[in-house]
Amino acid sequence: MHNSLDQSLGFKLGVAYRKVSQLFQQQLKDHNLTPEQWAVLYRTGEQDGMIQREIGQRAGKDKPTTTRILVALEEKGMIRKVEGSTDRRSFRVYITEAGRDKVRQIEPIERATMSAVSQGISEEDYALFVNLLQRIIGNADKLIE
Amino acid sequence: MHNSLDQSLGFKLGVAYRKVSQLFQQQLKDHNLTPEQWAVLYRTGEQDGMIQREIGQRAGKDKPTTTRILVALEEKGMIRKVEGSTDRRSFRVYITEAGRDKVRQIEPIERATMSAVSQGISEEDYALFVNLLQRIIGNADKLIE
DNA sequence: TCCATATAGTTGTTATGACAACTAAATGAG
DNA sequence: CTCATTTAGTTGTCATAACAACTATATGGA
Repeated sequence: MHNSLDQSLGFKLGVAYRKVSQLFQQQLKDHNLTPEQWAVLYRTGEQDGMIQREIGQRAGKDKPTTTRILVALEEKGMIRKVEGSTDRRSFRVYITEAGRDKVRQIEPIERATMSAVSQGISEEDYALFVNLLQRIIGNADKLIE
Repeated sequence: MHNSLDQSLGFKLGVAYRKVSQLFQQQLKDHNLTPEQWAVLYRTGEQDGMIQREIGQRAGKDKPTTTRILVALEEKGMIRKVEGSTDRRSFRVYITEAGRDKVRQIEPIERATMSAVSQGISEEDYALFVNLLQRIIGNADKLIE
């Protein structure tokens, strides 16, 4: 049974995203963190003192979403904001020790989850898959707005 | 700059999904329909008289989401529900003529959008990509819950 | 210097999605 | 038949995301 929606990249991309995200969320159940909070926390820990805009860009989030996820992470004690000295519009964001601990705990869970959902896919195909995702992101980015 | 999140299937899958969905949503701006409503409307039109559960399964939506999207589509006059005769718990769902018109209008927009985001990707790689998405969906499905 | 414009971030609204709890109806084991 | 269980659907809550409108601050050109 072939029809355009069953073959559609857009449709399958959405289903795959939701399934993988849901599985990862279930693995994170006892960690009081969502997959999207994880992505932002991880990015915050990559480099000290980034401003929200930089973190949002790296994590693939827009401004409002970045604001709200950082608020959630701050309430959980995972990150802290420091007023910008040169630019008073922005904050420098730092991961806390609790945040670093959380990253250390979750990294192996994330790897295990992604490994599980890509069972039976060769290294080569996996690499191509990620590469194609990147190309699709690039194409879409040029067309948005 | 290589690190686990930049290479992560889960992370890139999410970014790609959001970009493609956002672009498609912008293309649908004048059609008073969201990408997810489109998916459900399309499925409803595939076969007359399905019950909500069947539509939800085909569209990759859970029960609450299916309920709410069908309510939205009904308010827009795109579908209608008919009380089940044999099973009084469920409804038979039918696409309306307005719904069919909408499907006809949007099909080419969807195809054009997916074609645009897959620019520069060979037929072969595209087919492999969709195949890998399907395998990931299958793997995740077995692990969820 | 002064003002138009751009940038950083926040807030509100709507849609989707995960989860849990719920109602009503159907089903199946004894 | 009767009752426990299952199934179809709804509702409520929270998190994420897109969009628009907003505040505050910075910047660049006349």
